[in-house]
Amino acid sequence: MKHDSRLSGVLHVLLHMIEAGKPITSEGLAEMMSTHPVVVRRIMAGLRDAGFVHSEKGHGGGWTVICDPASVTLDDIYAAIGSPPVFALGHRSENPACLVEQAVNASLETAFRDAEQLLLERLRTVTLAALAADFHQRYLAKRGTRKDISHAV
Amino acid sequence: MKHDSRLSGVLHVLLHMIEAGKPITSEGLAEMMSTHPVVVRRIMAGLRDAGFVHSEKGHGGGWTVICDPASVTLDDIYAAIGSPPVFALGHRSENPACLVEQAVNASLETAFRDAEQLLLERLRTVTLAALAADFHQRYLAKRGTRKDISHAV
DNA sequence: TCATCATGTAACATTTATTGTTACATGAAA
DNA sequence: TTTCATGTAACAATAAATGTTACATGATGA
Repeated sequence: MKHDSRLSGVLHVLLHMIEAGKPITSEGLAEMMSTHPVVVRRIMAGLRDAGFVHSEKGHGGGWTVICDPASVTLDDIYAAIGSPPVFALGHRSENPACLVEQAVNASLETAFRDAEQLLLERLRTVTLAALAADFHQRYLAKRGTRKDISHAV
Repeated sequence: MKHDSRLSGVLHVLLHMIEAGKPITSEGLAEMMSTHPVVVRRIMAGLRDAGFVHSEKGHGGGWTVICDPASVTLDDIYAAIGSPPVFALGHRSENPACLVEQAVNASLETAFRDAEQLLLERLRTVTLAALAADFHQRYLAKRGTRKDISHAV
């Protein structure tokens, strides 16, 4: 399987949208993510359905953030894109009749379930606003070496 | 990407090998894993290099466990198969120049690193012997409904 | 009204990793 | 010396994310 970078990518453009304060087109977001506009629409559709962003057609249209960044966590975004599988490792078969495989699966499932719970807990502790604040800190630390907050590839 | 079931699969056959107490051929192990003998050899090669199993050619040959199940943990087996990627989720680019992406990556990396550490900790607490014991418990609980410990698909 | 911009979505192609298969060499046992 | 079994390279099949094309829909502006 390929690496799933949807969460990383969508968080990236969400912050840019927050900074921009005005609609950005799928094409603009796609450029930031180094991807295709249709891919952007595909992912953003989930955020729109969840009520986090709004899309407008026609001239001056595009995507805008319509949620409060301080009350939306990374876990919310993860859920909005459809809660894709966290792990690349998994079982061969569910509900095996083989008792040996049952023992193996039970043990692995416990470990993976705990790890996933911890991950989601961590995601729940980070809001979009916190990410934005982190960005601003990095920006200030770079003051003088950059002229604006535009996207650098 | 496809699901990686190597860890699950190899643990499964390792327990069968412990129970068997005599060499099992790649073909026999492949049947238990519902896969191809070459796939078995490919995975077992790592365990052989790590010194956990031994392979013998010719008549009566096959694979045998040559380690102490009580002193080998699931984490050891995970390492022996090459420590494949744990997560299906990841970044789009490492070392991005974009400060926004840096902020996003930093936050996600913390969460994923912690989750992975917890997972490996859990794997370190389970030995092959513990898995075998778990299997025996399940076997006793089923006493009367099964005649042997043979592999059931 | 109508040309243009932008999203919405289906359908299909590409990519990347695991998994499956074939082929052939090597070595051990009967 | 035949048969069994591993060792490994090379290639095919598969699955899931990602990339692309095509076309419909709706909004804006002249």
